[in-house]
Amino acid sequence: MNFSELLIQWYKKNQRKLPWRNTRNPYLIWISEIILQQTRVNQGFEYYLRFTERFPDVISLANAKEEEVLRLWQGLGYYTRARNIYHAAQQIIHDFNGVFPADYNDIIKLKGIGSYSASAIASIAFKQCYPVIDGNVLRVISRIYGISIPVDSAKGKNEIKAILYELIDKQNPDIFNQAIMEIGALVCSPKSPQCEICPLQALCFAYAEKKTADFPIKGKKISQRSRYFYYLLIIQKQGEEKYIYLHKRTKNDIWKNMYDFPLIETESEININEYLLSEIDALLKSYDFVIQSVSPTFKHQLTHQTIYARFIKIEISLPNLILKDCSLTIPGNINNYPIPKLIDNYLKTDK
DNA sequence: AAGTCGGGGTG
DNA sequence: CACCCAGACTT
Repeated sequence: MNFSELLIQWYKKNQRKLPWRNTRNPYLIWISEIILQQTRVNQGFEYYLRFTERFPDVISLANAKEEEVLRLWQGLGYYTRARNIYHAAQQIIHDFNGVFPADYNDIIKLKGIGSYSASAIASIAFKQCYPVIDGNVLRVISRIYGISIPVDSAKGKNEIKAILYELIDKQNPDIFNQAIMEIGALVCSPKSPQCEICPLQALCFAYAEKKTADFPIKGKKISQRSRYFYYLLIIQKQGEEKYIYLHKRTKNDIWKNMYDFPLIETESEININEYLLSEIDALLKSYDFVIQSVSPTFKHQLTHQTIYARFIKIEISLPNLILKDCSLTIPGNINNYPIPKLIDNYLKTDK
């Protein structure tokens, strides 16, 4: 048997049962592919079920509000995906008469769909012959063929794409694509791959040379930075009712279009009693305020930045403060808004 | 080509 | 802790 036959035979016996594998509906396959971008199957599983239950088709998604889509996405990360998926639903309505496009060259026009997702949808939903290249595939092919160019370079990807066009089962590109990703996830793992049970062992350069740990070769290095967030929980009492200022993040930064609190950010840790007091004083325009409490530091780790956040409760007496992109709400209402994990974590400790 | 965008699992 | 996950978009 050749590469493709060995792979597909293994897949038919060992594949996981996953909800998006029971359908050829391009809409459902699309949603699964976006959710799974840079996201493990286990993490995305429940999100897929919830999302497709609330939005079973393009129309229901297109008729929603972006904020509801973001709320369904809350906790999953990379929220650009949720905004793009919403935008793409409008594209399907307006540019494709509400029908999900059936060709790679149209599919890739949709916002948030790049070469990987277009190949996945075109092959799985429409049996078009486009090989997928994701992190799993890069690892599997680079090990088997001993690819010496960094796989995160254009050259490395093109070399792997050329190999895949030779390997892919042209009658069953859908099965081939899912199989090569599945074996990357279940057998050819980043650390200590299970070469003993791998059906492609006899074909594998890295296994023969005992160099599985040396592949894939990567060039890019991850940069890291620290950010210091001082959140102001500005509480305003009106009779018996308490209100709090909620802030919508509108800039091109993390958590765009999600909600947090008025924020003072610095590049290094600061003394709350000095610098911060003057900042708060300026922000509140010298009106009377009382600092009630200051939380301990919440460390929030992202892929490329570390956030150190503290939450400062402030009570003010004056009504109707004007703060940019802010609105007043009752604290119990915050959970109706899409909020980042950091805010969610804090609110859990505050109750 | 490099930088940016989250959160969580894994060793 | 470092690495990486069914990547895409912007600069």
